[in-house]
Amino acid sequence: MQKKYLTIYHDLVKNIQTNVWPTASMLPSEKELTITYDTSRETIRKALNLLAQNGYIQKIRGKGSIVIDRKKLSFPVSGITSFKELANNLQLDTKTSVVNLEYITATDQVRSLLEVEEQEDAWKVCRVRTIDGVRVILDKDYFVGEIVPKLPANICEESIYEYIEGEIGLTIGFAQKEIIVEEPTEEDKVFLDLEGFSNVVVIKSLIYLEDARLFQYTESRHRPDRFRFVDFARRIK
Amino acid sequence: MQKKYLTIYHDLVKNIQTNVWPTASMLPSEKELTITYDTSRETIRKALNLLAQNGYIQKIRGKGSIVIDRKKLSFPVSGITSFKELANNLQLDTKTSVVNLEYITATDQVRSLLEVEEQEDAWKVCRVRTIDGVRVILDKDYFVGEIVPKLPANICEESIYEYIEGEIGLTIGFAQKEIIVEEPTEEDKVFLDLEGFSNVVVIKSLIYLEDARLFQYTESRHRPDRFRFVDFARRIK
DNA sequence: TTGCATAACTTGTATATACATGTTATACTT
DNA sequence: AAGTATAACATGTATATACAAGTTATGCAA
Repeated sequence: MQKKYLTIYHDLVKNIQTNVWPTASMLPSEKELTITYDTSRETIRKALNLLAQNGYIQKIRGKGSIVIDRKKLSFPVSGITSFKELANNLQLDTKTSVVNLEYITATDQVRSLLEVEEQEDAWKVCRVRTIDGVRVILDKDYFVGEIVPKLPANICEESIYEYIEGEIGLTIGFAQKEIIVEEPTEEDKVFLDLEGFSNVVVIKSLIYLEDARLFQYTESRHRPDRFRFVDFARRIK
Repeated sequence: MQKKYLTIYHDLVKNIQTNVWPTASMLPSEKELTITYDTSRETIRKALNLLAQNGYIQKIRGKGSIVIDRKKLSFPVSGITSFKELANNLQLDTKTSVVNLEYITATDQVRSLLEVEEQEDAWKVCRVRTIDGVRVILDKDYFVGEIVPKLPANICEESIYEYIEGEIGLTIGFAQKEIIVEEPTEEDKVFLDLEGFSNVVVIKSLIYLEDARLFQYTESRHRPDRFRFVDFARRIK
């Protein structure tokens, strides 16, 4: 059975995105929505809570749900989105070149990052992202060898995520990210068009599967003028 | 009546933080928790879903809830946290100096940021944050005058948030944030100890009340070496 | 011993009901 | 006309039940 509350959620998102309910307008009440979608109130509430979590609406007790303006700071880059999805959304002229792809026996440094045992193997992929002909992002990915046994070279030029979720059948669960600013390494200077920039923005991500197993560590190194991160945050209860 | 699911949520968080259930261990099953807390399963599930949202646990169907290691990238700075709360958590030697505090008739620029009508008034606060004797953060806050009628100078040296949520009785609902890197302005150069850094990290935040009214715009300008942002993200369904 | 079906767990989805609590418009009272 | 009580409606919390679906241990059969 298709999950009703997810179907409703996506339908509501579509309605907001196509301005059926414009910014600052009110959604139909929960009771009305139960009639529209022929379902129970709790199911509607699950869908609405997803909308609230993802910054589409604000629920106000006694009044209803009001549509939030997401374009104010433009689209959220937050969440777990791959470079390819992002580029497609923005319709940028982008290219990905694989600088390096190797199956390594994890060094101490990699072992501590991926938390694998001694003598464990891992994939190391190094890629350069080019936007409008300028090399602006250097991605260094490490995958746990036990979880990702094969990583064909041609896949790396495309979307590794599509391969991992589609071909291998793994499902990503969550990610922990850290954003800091560093001085460029020699590697950064070689592979990026830094043009005098004396800093790079580094996003370090630990990516976990649905069963909470760590399977990837990534360092995404950006030229500072092409970096941008948008976030939506709710007050912690 | 105290909200049961929130009480349970905070109790579970405390148990995780005090290592009653260490990283990678399993929480008691939902059924066991209903007995422990003498409540229904749905109430337990509400609390557990909050834990999952905030990166404390990963729920795995058929198995149970596993505790996530949050210290891997250390605590999340994400969410809506004030400088004061942050400094207290980290036990840093910090100081806040008010550079400027004025009640202004909104200029075009401020009006578009705060989305207020023509001739509306707003508070403009400019503060420098000093950590270990070094001026590393420049905060520029704008508050909608209609919502925050008074803003005593002594409050600005302390926590404006405590004042707004405590004294005025407003409740913050959510925030939209954007992180980018800019070249330092003349103002940055005057008020920050940039020591040759040629970039500043800028966090622009639009902060909304519980009823979705925009009431604050903030630019937090950081010296890049003292900037750090940690995020927890779940896969979008 | 090995393999497999099954039972006994786990969490996920959908529904229903009751009442609490906040908001707003209505109608009544002063 | 102004203020106030009230009714109608909104969302929030708590509980119960039923079944779906994934995981694991048990025990039987080959």
